[in-house]
Amino acid sequence: MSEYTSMTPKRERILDAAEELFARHGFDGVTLRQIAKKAEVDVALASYHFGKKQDLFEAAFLRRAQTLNDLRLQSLLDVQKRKGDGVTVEDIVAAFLRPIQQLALEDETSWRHYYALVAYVNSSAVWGQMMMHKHFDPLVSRYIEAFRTALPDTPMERIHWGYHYLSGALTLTLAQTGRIDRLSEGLCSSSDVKTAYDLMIPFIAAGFREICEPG
Amino acid sequence: MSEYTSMTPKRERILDAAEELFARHGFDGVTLRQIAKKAEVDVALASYHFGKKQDLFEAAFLRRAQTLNDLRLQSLLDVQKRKGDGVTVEDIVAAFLRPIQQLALEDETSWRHYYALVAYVNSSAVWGQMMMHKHFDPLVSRYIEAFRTALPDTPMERIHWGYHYLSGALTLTLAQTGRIDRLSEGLCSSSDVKTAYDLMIPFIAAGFREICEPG
DNA sequence: AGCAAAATTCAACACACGTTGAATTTTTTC
DNA sequence: GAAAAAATTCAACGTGTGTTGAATTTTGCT
Repeated sequence: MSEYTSMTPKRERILDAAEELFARHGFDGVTLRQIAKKAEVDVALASYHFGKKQDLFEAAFLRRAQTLNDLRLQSLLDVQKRKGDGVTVEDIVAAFLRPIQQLALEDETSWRHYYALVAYVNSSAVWGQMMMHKHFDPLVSRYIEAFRTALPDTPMERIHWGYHYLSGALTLTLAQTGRIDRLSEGLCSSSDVKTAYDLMIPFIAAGFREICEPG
Repeated sequence: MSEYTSMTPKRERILDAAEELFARHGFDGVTLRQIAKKAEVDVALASYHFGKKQDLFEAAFLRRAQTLNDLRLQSLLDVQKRKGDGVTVEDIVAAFLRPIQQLALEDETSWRHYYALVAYVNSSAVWGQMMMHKHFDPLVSRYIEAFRTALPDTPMERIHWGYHYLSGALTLTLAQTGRIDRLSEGLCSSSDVKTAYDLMIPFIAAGFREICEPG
């Protein structure tokens, strides 16, 4: 029994396989032949559709980026329209994280593989950062703006560091490494998306308030 | 002008080069020949001293792990002796993070390379997690215990998730990817170790209190 | 000084890599 | 249904990989 139905076009199967394998083993840890094998496709087909290996990686990274960014922008705009000047820090953090949580809850596998890929890119120093900056930071800047509005008397530096801690907590959550499973001896699980984000929102919001609000 | 003095033994130079290159490009992104070149050493010497490539990676990872764990254990014992039953969440977070900060402040490069290596391992799902569990989780378990003592009425699950967010924020900080530099347009810097940890401690402590304390 | 052991280099192996151009099959177009 | 175009496979290339065994140099010991 194959992992892929014969109905999905091979081009898409290559992207699926690339997404999953790149996410798990990184750019250099995956060979085009492994991807082709998982996609049940000849190895030359990846080059035919995507060109160089790096282009295939970027294609896999970009495929879902726009969808995710659109959802998160809409989420921010929604809460701003709904609450006007009364938007709280917790509202913003929730707007940032809820769409991610929701996609993972709706779709068991595809988005989770993609999340691990984003986590890999965000943790990698060299050209991964260029991709994050180019494709995610425009959205993030709007969230930074929102934080500034909600925390008017805070130096921008602190807001940026607050986002950095948020980004770190999120990245490790996206990676789903299974470490919390082992450390807690089964009490918690990386795949428990519900709890992971439900607790993360108040946790991060409180952190923001602590370092940003006077007193 | 070479990067290494002729006084340091070649075995150590290989570890230094491996530490830096593995940290920056991951296990598969680095070749033994690159390491040998950086260490100004023949490529066969790495195999002679360390065996397989994976053994070299583990040797680089283990070299500083014990030192770091010892410091952080002592740090915890110190504050527990000093404050007895009055140890706060913030005390524990500070005990966990201050030694890391201090090493980075004292030593500009070596420890920072190692930190990036730890960040890589902690973010990688496959065999990286086994190394974290084996070599760091024994220490982490003592910190989890300390948190439980300071937050007696909290379900253990929440303490584990709190540590997960702490670990994420720390990991991204250790990675020093430079993303905060670009996002803040130079206002903040990944290499600003002072600020990174000074703000992280109150941020994380407030998060813990938020999700762990009743009310 | 001389000898054994450790450290280091040299040379090479078998293999897997990404990529390409030609050949073949499938799909679309008219 | 023939012709054109796109998709896919086949076969192979040059290159770089980790690793090894033999040769050589350096170190340590008495």
